[in-house]
Amino acid sequence: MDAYKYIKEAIIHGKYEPGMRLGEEYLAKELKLSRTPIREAIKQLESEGLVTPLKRGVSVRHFTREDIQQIYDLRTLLEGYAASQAALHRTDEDIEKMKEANSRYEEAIERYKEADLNSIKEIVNFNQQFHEAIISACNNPHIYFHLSKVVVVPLVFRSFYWYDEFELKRSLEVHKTILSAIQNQDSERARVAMTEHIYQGRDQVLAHLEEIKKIHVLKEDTHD
Amino acid sequence: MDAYKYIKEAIIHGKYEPGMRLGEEYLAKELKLSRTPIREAIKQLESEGLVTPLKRGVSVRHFTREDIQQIYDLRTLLEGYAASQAALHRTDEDIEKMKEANSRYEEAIERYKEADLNSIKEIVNFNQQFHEAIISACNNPHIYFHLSKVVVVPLVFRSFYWYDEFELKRSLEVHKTILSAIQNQDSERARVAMTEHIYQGRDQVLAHLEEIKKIHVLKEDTHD
DNA sequence: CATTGACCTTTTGTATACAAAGCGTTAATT
DNA sequence: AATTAACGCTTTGTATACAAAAGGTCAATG
Repeated sequence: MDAYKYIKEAIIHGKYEPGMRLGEEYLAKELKLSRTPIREAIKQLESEGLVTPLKRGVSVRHFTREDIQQIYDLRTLLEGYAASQAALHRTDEDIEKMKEANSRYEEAIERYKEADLNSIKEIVNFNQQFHEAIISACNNPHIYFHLSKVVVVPLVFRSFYWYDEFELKRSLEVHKTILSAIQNQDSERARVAMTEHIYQGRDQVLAHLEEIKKIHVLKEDTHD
Repeated sequence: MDAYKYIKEAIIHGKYEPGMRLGEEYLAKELKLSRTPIREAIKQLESEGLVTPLKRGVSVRHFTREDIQQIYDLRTLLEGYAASQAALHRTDEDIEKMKEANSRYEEAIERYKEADLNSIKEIVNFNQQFHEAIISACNNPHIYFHLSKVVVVPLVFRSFYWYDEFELKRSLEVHKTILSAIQNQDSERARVAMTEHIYQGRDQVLAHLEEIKKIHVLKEDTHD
């Protein structure tokens, strides 16, 4: 399997946790490859900022609260712009793709309400699909290029798993707002709605981080 | 020497021209290294978009007029934001660095007027230094991370070499406007002035591209 | 007891060797 | 003469071997 993809997925899915050292030998054994392709994969991940160089080798990057704030600021900027451009350039097929992603998203939320915990993965997927449809509609590969590196970070926290039904439904409503703004070629509205949408996402992730911190503090307390 | 840096510089300085195939063996001989470190460098350049994959190997990426438009749009977005944040967060040292870069910039322009063609390199440098001072003042490493990859592209065209005295002086004036907006913590003004500054840069590059195109057409005409 | 230095081990960096996949050229057949 | 099949050459992909640097351990010394 492709070493780059494998390691990236492993980081996103939390198999390799933040701070964990990624030894070449170890990864080579894990992927049944020699160190050469492993090293190339690591170099790529390093230039994307997913792993951070140590004195020797690299470790999975740890993102602080401040990182999250700044990365989401970046994302509002880029994705807000993408939405505004999508409103100007969208084709009928683009709209179709967005509607499709949104319906699937809605269906997955319904299944989630029926206690189908597996549907969370689909929710994440269809959410991504909706956002990608917008980015692709704005017809600017460079925006896509940078956004794809920005978007990965919050995934590391898997905060979607903490969403409750209300939050998911609100998110769906905002999607619909964004979609209709894009359909009506109302670029400023699309930009603002998208920006707000992403800020809401940021709030969720930050709240999630607070929760985790509290749990850690509790654990620390029981240590002595 | 570090293979990544070397190849990147060579691309920026035009030693390796757009479209040129970068064979591993060739680069290895050029840098007196084995193929292994060369391959790693290429992987990095690829993930930054400076080289583009072929069926076999890579070639120096060719940027179209559309690419330039989109990349500059991205840059206005990011660097405009950086300027606005710099206005909010700047320290006195930040302001000092900007003033310093600007004075040097002005001096270099003076030397350029006196027909010192070598000063162009310094002009490019001090211009970059000013922009970097702003990005660093906004205290957001992620912005810096992405901007550093965006900024490289226009350098490939070396359009600074085509600037005349008037354009350089106008650029200097805008720098001063941006600087004073940041000093006065007028974030919106800083953003707008920076955005306009970069749009002007874009116009120069695009005009430069037109010139090149004309010359090419003339050359083609003389071929038969 | 702490600190430093020498040695040993582990891990990364580079080179080389070998495997596999593209590409071009040539020759054969229709 | 054109098309295709096969061969060989070039170039990339992977593995392994070797060099160098970083880290850790243990003993000696203040």
